[in-house]
Amino acid sequence: MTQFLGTHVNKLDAKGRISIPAPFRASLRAAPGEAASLVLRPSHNLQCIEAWPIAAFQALATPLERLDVFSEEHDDLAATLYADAYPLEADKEGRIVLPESLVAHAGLSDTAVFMGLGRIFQIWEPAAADRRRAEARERARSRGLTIAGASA
Amino acid sequence: MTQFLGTHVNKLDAKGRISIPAPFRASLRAAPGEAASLVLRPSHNLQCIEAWPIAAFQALATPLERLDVFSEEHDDLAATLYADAYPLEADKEGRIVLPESLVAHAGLSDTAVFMGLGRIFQIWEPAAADRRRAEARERARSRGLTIAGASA
DNA sequence: TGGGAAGATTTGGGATATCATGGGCAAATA
DNA sequence: TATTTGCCCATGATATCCCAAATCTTCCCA
Repeated sequence: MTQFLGTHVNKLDAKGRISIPAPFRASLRAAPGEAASLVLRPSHNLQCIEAWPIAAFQALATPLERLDVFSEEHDDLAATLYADAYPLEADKEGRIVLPESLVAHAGLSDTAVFMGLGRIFQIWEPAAADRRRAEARERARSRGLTIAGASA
Repeated sequence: MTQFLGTHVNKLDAKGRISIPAPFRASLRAAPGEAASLVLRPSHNLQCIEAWPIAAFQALATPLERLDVFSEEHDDLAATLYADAYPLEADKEGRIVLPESLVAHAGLSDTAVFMGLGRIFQIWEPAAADRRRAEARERARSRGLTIAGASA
């Protein structure tokens, strides 16, 4: 599986479009028959936009199918998962337009940072991205970062 | 399967018509031979209108077929499902006219929010929609339905 | 090792199609 | 005849498509 790695900075143009960093594009080609290639949603606990390749998003949603359609649980989860999600495709140049509500959630103005997180990536306001990375690094360290197989 | 994703805001005009958001229209093309493409019903426990594509609604009704037609259970279920349901079609522009009773149930005035929930969507009064989303998120979280990959 | 050159990539902007919305007209209703 | 309902067209706003300029990378060769 292709992965999203690294950090890239791009600009929003006057029309609200932004290029997806070229290294990320490979992973988001729409499956034949599918309309969208990417699903964007506001992160639950962070001030950023989460970008899911369509396949990963569908996998994310599978737990739903096991629930009774009329249950409160199903309704809550569906609302949480779907109501804020926006499927979209890139234009021929590999650009997307970010829905207004997501731009607001992430506090974006004219520059955005794409942060690779393996199977998904995030879109951040630049300063927030810096803070976030410093914080993540710090927390990982204090927790005694140990990744199986990775030796210092 | 096409899914209803995202949230869209549209207006009711003087005649009580409202456009179905374009992204939702694809999923409600009537099957050839079918009259209606969409079934509306008041939500059981929420102050909103539920919109079912005809196919999904039929699937919803399948449990009925396993019940004895003369049983109380059948009657109750059938009444719940069908009595308040309105089948309707969109006009050439993709608009529908909301039945009065549903407008009342959802407390709509001149603006309505379409909330995608995967296989169905809901129609809300804007402020109520906001409250609902916050509540759903909160309840999903407290129930411990953490979404894989979506946190930290 | 440095300078170009060729190819990608990002960014800009104009033309075009789509969409939301408003209003008119005619058939249906009462 | 007054009122409503459904059907159709008109319009402005918006988003999408397409072409092209400006940057940035990479690679090659002197």
